[in-house]
Amino acid sequence: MTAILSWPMRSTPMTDEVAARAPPSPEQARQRILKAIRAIPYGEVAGYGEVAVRAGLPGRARLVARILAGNEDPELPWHRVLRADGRIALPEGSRGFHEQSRRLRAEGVRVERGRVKRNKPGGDLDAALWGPA
DNA sequence: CTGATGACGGCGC
DNA sequence: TGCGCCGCCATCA
Repeated sequence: MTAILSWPMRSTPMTDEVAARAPPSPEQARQRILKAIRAIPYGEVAGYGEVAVRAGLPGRARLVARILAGNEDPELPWHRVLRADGRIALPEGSRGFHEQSRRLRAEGVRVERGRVKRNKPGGDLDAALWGPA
């Protein structure tokens, strides 16, 4: 029998390699970001870009913001996420702005005029930006 | 497809 | 520090 030799798609052994470097699906990216945020220790903070990197999504700071904007989970420590300069990203005076300030202060973080201050001036940035890499 | 928008970031002054 | 400008990414009108 003349079998059809031209196999449709040979399952190349590099199939999983491809999948490995393929960009994460939106849902995957979302989960990774949430995980990264949940990994921020109590009383410490991290920048949006910082979180993105830790989630394996360098350059996606705005995606992190997007996720947070639609977050519903009250357990998520979203308040520990700040802009790179240490300032609260939410518009000053807004509900979220005050909420975030309140939550941070409740964890012993010093917040002044929407900006997080290091607990130990002079010393290495305590919580300015949470631990490297 | 083009332009606007936004819980961003880096740089320069 | 404060500001403005521009780059980036994902959505949406």
